[in-house]
Amino acid sequence: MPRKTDARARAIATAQRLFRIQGYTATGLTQIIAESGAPKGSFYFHFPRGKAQLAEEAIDHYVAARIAVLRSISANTAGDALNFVQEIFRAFAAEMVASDFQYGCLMQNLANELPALDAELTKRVARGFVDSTEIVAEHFRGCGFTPARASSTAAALVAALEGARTIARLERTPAIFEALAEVSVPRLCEPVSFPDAQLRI
Amino acid sequence: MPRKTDARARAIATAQRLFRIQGYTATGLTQIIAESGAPKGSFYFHFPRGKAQLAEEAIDHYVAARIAVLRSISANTAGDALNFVQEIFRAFAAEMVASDFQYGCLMQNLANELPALDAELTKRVARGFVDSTEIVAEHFRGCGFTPARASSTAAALVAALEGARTIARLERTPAIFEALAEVSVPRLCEPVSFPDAQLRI
DNA sequence: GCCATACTATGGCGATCACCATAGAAAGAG
DNA sequence: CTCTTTCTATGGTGATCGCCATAGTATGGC
Repeated sequence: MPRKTDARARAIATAQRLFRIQGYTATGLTQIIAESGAPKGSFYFHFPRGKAQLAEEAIDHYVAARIAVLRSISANTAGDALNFVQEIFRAFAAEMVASDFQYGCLMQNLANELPALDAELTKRVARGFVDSTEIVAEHFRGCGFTPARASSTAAALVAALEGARTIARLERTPAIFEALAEVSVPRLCEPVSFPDAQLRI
Repeated sequence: MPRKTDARARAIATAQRLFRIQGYTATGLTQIIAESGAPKGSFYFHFPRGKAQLAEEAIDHYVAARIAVLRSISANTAGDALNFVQEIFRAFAAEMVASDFQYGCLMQNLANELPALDAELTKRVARGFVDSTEIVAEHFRGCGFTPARASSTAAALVAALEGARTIARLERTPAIFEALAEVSVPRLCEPVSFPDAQLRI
């Protein structure tokens, strides 16, 4: 028998949004149910394992969307590491501006809250990072990087992106993304021509 | 009349520790009071404004300690941007290993939880980032960087550090710090000699 | 001794937490 | 029609949340 309502999907979407804005612990099921417009009584029908199951599915959705974005940027900048990195910075910055810096990264929020709370969910978040980092590494390999160098560059980029989201959210400006691009991009991909080389030690 | 007990200081220290491990919302006053060994009834004597005041003082302590560490590393690597950055990575990684990756960064945890909860505390965390970034920028200026370049490099470094802590905590290994150093350090400070230049596009 | 201050103890406030038991409505399948 | 499955509604569980009122003890200055 097919589904009759979209209450389930709306609950997941609302959970994802609230977890990004407020965090996991600060978001009550009551609020999720109320804001999703879903009927109150049927929550444990759709999610028998409760809040943890809801978080699981929110993570899966978020990771899938993130990977899709990275794949899309990778496809549009094939073989071009510089452009790839720049486009990623631009996309992440644009998303934060669009939400007026209200949204954090779901994976980062959960990564900070879950280790002391739920080992299973924590592992799921960790897998999400590994998977999305792999997309980035794959692109770098396609640019001629050695596998080892592609992996470490990808890991560094992902870490910098997460940190940048924290800072940008606090300062309510995408300046940190520009600073990151400024600092990392020319050095990442161009072996010569340092305009300010005379300033170095 | 002078203080007679250290209940106040112990409450702040315990709050800082628990906020780093579990986050702000997930940490109840009950737990802080219990684990600090402080008497339960006198909490609102020491902190009339409640949990928010406790968080304020935890932030201040944390920021002060962080700035002290950065200043110390800066003094030990004066004029040397490469060594400065390497030592920072090393110090942050070592701290995480020492705590068996249980502790997150207090400022990052609060930065993700507080914007939707307490604007005043959020501003305080933001100020903490600005202040500690300024220490890093100052060091880079002392290495001959232009002020603009010193600032953006410092901002990028701080962002990368925060992101690295998230990743390292999830993966329970300091590998991400090594990846970051590998990727950023040689390019940050050396205008010539790229051992793998032939791999670039 | 006296009293103000520093601090502790107890208990409970209303609200919210995640969770669930029970019952029933709605609708396609046979 | 009946039966099964999908979904909703209501109401409440015990626990914990941050907060606070009240009362009491301890210890310094004078």
